[in-house]
Amino acid sequence: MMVESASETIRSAPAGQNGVGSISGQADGGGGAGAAGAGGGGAGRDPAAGADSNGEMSPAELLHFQQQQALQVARQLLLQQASGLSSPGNNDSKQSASAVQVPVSVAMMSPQMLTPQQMQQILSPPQLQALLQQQQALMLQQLQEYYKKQQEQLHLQLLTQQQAGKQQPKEALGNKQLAFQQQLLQMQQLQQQHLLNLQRQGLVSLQPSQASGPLQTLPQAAVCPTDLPQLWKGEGAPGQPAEDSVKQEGLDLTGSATTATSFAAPPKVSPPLSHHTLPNGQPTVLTPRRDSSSHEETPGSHPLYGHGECKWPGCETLCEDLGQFIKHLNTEHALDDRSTAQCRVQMQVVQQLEIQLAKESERLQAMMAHLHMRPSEPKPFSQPLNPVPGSSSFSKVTVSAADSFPDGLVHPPTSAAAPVTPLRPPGLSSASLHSGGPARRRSSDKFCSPISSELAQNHEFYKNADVRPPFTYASLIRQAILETPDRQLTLNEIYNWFTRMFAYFRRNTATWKNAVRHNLSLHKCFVRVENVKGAVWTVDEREYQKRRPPKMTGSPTLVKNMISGLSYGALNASYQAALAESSFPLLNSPGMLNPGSASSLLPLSHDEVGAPVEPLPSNGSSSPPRLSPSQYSHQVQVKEEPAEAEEDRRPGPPLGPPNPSTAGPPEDRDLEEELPGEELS
DNA sequence: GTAGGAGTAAACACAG
DNA sequence: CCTGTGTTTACTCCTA
Repeated sequence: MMVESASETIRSAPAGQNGVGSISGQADGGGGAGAAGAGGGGAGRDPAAGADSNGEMSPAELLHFQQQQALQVARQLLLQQASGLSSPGNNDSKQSASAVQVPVSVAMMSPQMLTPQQMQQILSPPQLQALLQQQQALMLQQLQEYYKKQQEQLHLQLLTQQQAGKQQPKEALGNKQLAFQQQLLQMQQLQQQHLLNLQRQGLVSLQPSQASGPLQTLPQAAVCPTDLPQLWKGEGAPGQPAEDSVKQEGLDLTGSATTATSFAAPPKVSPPLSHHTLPNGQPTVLTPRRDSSSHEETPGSHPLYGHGECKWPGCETLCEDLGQFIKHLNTEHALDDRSTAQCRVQMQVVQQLEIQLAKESERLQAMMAHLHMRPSEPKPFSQPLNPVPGSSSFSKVTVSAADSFPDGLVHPPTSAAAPVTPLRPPGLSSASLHSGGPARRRSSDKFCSPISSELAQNHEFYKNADVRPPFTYASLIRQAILETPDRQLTLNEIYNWFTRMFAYFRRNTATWKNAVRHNLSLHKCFVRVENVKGAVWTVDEREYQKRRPPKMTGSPTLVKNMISGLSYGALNASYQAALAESSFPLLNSPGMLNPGSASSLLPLSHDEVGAPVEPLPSNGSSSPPRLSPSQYSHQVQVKEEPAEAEEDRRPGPPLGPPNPSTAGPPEDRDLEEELPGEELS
């Protein structure tokens, strides 16, 4: 809930308003969040206060309080599992949730308050990855600190209780001890599971050598998803009857602790866990003398602290010094609903990005293979990545905490061994990645048809990933309309198409719907036609094609950079040119299927044949002397002919009666099946 | 530096 | 009155 409200505030700051907008948005978000944090945070993370006020609270209250905390954490875990661990494939069920959350985190995860798209587009994959890792690591750190806090609290309470118990009937003491022990165990379990979840999602790579500080106290790499059941089974899951837990845990705290320990690490290996035992027999396995700061190898700095302000996503609180910042961190960013949600959201973001990266990597591989190229730098691209978000594959793409954490600096993968896999998103072909601004510089426009191929290719991706499609509203609207048999849609149908096709458009409805309407009204290419069923919108291809000659978007410089990043030398001039011009999508997309391409040039007979036919001429004209449009189109089309021919025809009958026979783009099938109106908003 | 495309926000009108 | 639909204007950002 809290998350949503927070997201709402941030959402109100449109992605487009990079400067003022996002800032104010952030401020709002921060403010709101801050307020929420202050209010809810008090309840959420005030365990410390709870501990402090030990003397004032009755044991029962304390217990209740602790239980609530445990429940809260458990709830978060469940939520996380439900939303974070589900594969993209079944995202639909949680789209509303993720759609709402992701953007928030994305927005927050950028230190510079960049919008998600900006982040994606501005940062190079390695940077992006590194940044993500850093963010994740930080979040993790927070969580871990919180866990430790709670554990210590529990210990404290136990101690307190024991002391108090000296003057109490033994029976009562025993019960209370039991309760606390249960709590303790629960906390341990929750902590472990939580981290397990994180690990499963590739957020944490619990490599012994990398696990620093808090991580060491957590289940070592030995923990695998399959351990989960055991954990719950063998250690009295929260859901189990208390008796069971009690039975299992008994009064033997050490035993319990051992259980936890053994769970945490392979019996034999028994890493250097600080498995202390308090005088009272309390295990402290999970409370390794507050070395939470062990991350901070550089005293005076903190990954979340920079330029005098808190870098926590969405928070820009000014802190004079590190001490103040730490204080702020502990008070404002403890593990509460919000922080947890942010973390969870972050995971999803990471997941999506990883999927994207993986896919794009494959694409690149294929491209290079096709061109008989060989990555000059075998590192990132040569790493076969399983795009399938399957938990297993994902956990492989884990974040090397050590890589991005220790010094709080981002360490772009520099060696082939780098666990990071800076790859590119699939749907976000470079165009979207590099094209500046959040929503600006859509590639589609230049390649109106590629949009369909892009969509066809990454249909699933866009459908599930909360990533803004790299297409302009106009091109999207056009696409939506053209995809229908009769080439006409009501406004609401257009809306539905948007929400159906893009997870991104399942949120912020007011904004993008307004934009859609705005575009419909603004562009002459969209014609409103009174129809039986009311007003419908159609596309005037001529007008559409007439629009300003597509400029060379896709951020040439970035494209260039990317190219240079590869085995540039291997690229021949024309290929480079093509790359630079097309900004990728064309190359690997099933087709440059553009109205301007060969086939379309003939029958289409656009009056603009020589004019800025979106895809083609644009390419040729906007770029240096290289392939003539025809050459280019031909070259690229050669193998894509079929797909292209299919789509090329679309623009053909401009405004004319729909031609269902030809209007059968790949996506159509898929789309038609879908029930319109699953709109979430 | 400027022009134009694009995205966003907002105000307004109108119809159901 | 509310909501959805359309239109329009203003502003900002970005690229050529």
